[in-house]
Amino acid sequence: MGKKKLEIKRIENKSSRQITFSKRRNGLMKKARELSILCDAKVALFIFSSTGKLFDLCNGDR
Amino acid sequence: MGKKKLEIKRIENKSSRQITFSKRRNGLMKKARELSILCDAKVALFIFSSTGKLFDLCNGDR
DNA sequence: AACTATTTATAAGA
DNA sequence: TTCTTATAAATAGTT
Repeated sequence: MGKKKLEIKRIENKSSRQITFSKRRNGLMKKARELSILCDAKVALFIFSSTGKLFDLCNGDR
Repeated sequence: MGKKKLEIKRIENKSSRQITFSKRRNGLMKKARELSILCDAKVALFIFSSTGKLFDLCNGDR
C-alpha cells in the first residue's frame, strides 16, 4: 500500500518507524476486531513496541 | 474490500463464514508478522475459531 | 493530523 | 475449491 512499495524489513529511520508502528498497529487491531465479529472467533492480540509499551486487544474490546 | 462492501457483523451463512475466516486469518497473521519486522515490535496473536481450533503467531515465526 | 497516490486485501465469481 | 477479478480498504510518502 502507499505511494511506494515498502520492503518488509526493519525501518531504520526512527521517526518513520514510529509513525508506521502507530498506523499499522491501529490497522491490525481493527482487522482483529472485524475477524472476531464476522467469524465468531475469539482473538487475543498483544503488541509490545520496541520501547516496551503494550497494546492489546481481546475479542473485540475497544 | 472485495466486490461489494461487507457490513461488519456476524456472517450467518456457515460456509461463507468459514471461507472468510480462513482468508482473514491469513491476512491478519501476515500483517502481524510485517508489523513485528518493520517496527521491531513483539507481537503475539491467538485466534480461536468458533469450533475451538487455535491458530497462533508470535513475533514473526514461520 | 489530514491528504492522496498507490499498493494490498479480499468478496464474489469462474 | 483453487484461481481470477473487481472493488474496498490500508497505508507510504507528502503537506
